[in-house]
Amino acid sequence: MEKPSGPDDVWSKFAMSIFDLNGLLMRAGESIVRPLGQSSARWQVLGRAFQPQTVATMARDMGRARQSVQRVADVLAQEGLVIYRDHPTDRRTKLVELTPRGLEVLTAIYERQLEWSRSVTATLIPAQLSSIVEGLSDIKARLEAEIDLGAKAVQPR
Amino acid sequence: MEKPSGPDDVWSKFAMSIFDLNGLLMRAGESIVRPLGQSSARWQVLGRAFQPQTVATMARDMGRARQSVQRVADVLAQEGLVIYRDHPTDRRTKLVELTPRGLEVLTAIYERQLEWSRSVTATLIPAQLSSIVEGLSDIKARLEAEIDLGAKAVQPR
DNA sequence: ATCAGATTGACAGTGTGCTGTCAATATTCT
DNA sequence: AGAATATTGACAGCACACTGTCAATCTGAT
Repeated sequence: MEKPSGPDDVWSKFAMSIFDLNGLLMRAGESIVRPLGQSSARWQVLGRAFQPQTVATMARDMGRARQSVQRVADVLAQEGLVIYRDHPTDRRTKLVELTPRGLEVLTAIYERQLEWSRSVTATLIPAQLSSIVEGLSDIKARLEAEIDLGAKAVQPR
Repeated sequence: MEKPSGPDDVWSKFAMSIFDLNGLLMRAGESIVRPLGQSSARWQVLGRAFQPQTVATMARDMGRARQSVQRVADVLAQEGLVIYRDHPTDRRTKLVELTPRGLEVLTAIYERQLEWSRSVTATLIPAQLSSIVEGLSDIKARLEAEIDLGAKAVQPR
């Protein structure tokens, strides 16, 4: 009767909750953005291009691989939502900048997102929500500490 | 000064927390499983194959596309961690079943996962954790309701 | 018993993420 | 100033998700 399909302690329940909610939020994001012919990945880049930046900077800020962002940015540039401008001092790289069309799209997304946010928040108690956010950030901190420990144990550079 | 890089209300903070934690948990999962030459996707399938099932059933339970699970299962079968057995009554499909080697791997994963779970839980207050889990499942329910509404509004089949 | 509709695996195509490597260019150290 | 090191974009390859389509098979209604 002991099936290793996963323990059902509180911690595992917590992890499941996070996975589920992540899925739901991702879906919500996609459905906000799909009618505008975009995707979450594109949205991220568009949003950051509001402040012209290099691809590498965006990637660092987003916590993704440089190459992933680069690919998305290239597509956006091809579609004319974004253009590459020469970097003033670094000849290797370029700045990703919104075009007028890109700004239009981003603004439309922003409005849809605001509306969704409002309609969801309407049924939620702000105080409860912030207490959860607080708890989550606490857990996040401990998890990060844990990961650092593990990294040290394996690769003590 | 109004940059549409994303609102900083409580709800957005919440979403960011979820995304971050999801990332951390996924990394943790991968690092549990990587030393055994596996991945989260494989782990999922292996875990379910403990109770022999159809690929389609697994996919439904996991909330993924049938085809995604099929691909992973095919690789696992090729590696000999899993085998396809004829289904007793349905000639279209087969049952995915753990091989002895598959069971070994799954057990090893299970042990590593337990250890990790213990070391993380050690620094957490169980009561606080369960209250968070409760809050999260509440939010999840509301989000799902919201999505159903949206689906109905757009595609009232 | 038949027939319409659902389910299933196979196949093909796409998007988004990762890793690793290379050459060009910046930056930092001595 | 010159050498070692880091950063950057380009390119290639892989993993894991999705979608859509097709033929075989199962299921349920008539």
